[in-house]
Amino acid sequence: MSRQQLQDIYERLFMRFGAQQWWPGQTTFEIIVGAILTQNTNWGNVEKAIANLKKHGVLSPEKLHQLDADTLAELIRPAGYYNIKAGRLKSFLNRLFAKFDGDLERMGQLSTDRLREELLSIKGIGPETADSIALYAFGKPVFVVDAYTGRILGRHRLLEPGAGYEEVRMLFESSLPREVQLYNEYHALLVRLGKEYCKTKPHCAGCPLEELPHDTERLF
DNA sequence: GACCAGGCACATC
DNA sequence: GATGTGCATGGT
Repeated sequence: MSRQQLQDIYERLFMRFGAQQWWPGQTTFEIIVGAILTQNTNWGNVEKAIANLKKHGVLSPEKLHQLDADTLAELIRPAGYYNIKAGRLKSFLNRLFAKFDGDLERMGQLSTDRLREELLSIKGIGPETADSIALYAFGKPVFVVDAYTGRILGRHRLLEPGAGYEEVRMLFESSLPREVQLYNEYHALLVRLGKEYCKTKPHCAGCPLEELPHDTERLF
């Protein structure tokens, strides 16, 4: 059913919003840090935390690995859940140094599947964070699913309520060409749409998907 | 002051 | 396997 609809949605989003220039972050490491810090958190707060790390000159794997967890927590405080997230950054760095000699390039040489497995086995890195890192930091062709994706597709009845993460990811990956740039743009566009039109209260007026079949009550 | 934000781990049934 | 809870800041 959905191949054509998923492509149609992409066309509409791109026509309306254009290229999103994701991920908002310059280096591989900055993208990884951002992916962890943005868990259930507004991006604006993450930017403040990253600015703190830059200001203190510790936004590198080596420096963050050396920094003690309490100091790190204090620096990332604006991102919320700061104790939890300091631990998650640390667990990523511990793995990076234990298994890849602290070298992100080496980690990035893993195959797509191996990299996902590696990331998912780190405590504090779940499906969305792993896939964001795989796609945006390492350029692997993995479709990133998030809360907006579920809401938007649920509303357009492309998903059953209760569909799981892997199910949604497979829907996209089996319906679209396996292209990093397309996955990059599509996820970013869904986030853009979600922020502007698809929060918990339906407000569909002006939404580029407005005239597609959808349900203003059902969110997902 | 309530509600929300680009999740995840863990406890309990 | 489904459901509930803690984690926390800053913007609307």
